[in-house]
Amino acid sequence: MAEGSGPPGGQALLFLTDEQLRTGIEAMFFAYRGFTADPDRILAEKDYGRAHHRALHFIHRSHGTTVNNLLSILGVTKQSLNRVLRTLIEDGLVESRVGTVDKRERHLFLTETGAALERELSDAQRDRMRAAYRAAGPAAVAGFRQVLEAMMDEDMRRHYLALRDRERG
Amino acid sequence: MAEGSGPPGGQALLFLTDEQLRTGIEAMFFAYRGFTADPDRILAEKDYGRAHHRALHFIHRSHGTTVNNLLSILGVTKQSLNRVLRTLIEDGLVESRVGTVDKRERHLFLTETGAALERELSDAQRDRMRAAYRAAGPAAVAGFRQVLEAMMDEDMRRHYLALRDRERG
DNA sequence: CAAGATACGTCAGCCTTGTTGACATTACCA
DNA sequence: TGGTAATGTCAACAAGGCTGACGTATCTTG
Repeated sequence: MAEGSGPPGGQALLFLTDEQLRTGIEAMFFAYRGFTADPDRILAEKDYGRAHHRALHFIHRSHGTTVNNLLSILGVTKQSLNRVLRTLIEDGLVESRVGTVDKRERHLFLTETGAALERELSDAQRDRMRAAYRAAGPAAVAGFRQVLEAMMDEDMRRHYLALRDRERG
Repeated sequence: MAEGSGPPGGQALLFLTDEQLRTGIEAMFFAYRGFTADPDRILAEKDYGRAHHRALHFIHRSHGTTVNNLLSILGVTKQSLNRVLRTLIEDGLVESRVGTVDKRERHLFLTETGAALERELSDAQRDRMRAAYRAAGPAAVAGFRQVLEAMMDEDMRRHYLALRDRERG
């Protein structure tokens, strides 16, 4: 599949060789470590983990989301999420309000302290992201997002697009 | 930092707004799930985990690498790597040969069975990667890699570039 | 050559975060 | 009113990180 009697397209499809794909895989691996490194350092100091960060992020992003919706965004079991959510609520970072239209539902909100931690974490993560974006330039950023979007599972893409389309920019 | 009395550059730096950066963060999160989903399914059947996949991948990529080098690529402790490596060796997927020039070192190689599993895993992962690359096109792929490279920690980038520059394509 | 450093393996224990299975409560809905 | 849905919780388990400590070869250097 790689060299030699190449596929129709030849030079034009060079970015699809196994070598190129493998390098892309490694880029994802190494970049993801960088992506999580800064928030991880902050979280470690405060005895929280990456799971707490994810919950804070998406609750911030969707004020008043329900537990079920959060579960489906995060793609974990409710037992797993609950463990994290419980500590966040106990520690006063997240507030859970009974639904008004459907009282079985709980709507999740960040408290002031929760919002402060979320901001600290996402500031750190955005700083790196901003540096990377700036270094690569707008055209590269557009490509970056196109490839990532194409890489998602269908379900995740639905969630992603719903969030993405809130962008005002 | 976002709208209003914008920074110098205005429209030209729109891709650096907090909203855009946040969406990039979410893209990384959702895409990484897709990125690992296919190999994870295969691994689950065979009672291996993502950690085994990573070891197989990098041993394949650098035949005869030493344990120390692998440690520094993976960025985990030797105890953590050893647990994984031990099972791979016991199961006959990896071979560990005493170094010839420095007998303290162990050089790691995939056996035929190890190479077969590595191929199965990376085929699955590459299939998704290929589909994403094809959907996005060569320009997007170039941008994708630029941003990821800029996102890495310095140490990881060194490892990445060393591997990347083996590309023959 | 002796002493220290290096490469590796391993034991033990701990943590986070994922899983399954089971069960209870409350609330909606047909 | 009975079934289903949304949530919370208990228990047990596994993967894969971590630290700390120790042992054994094997280099390397004074």
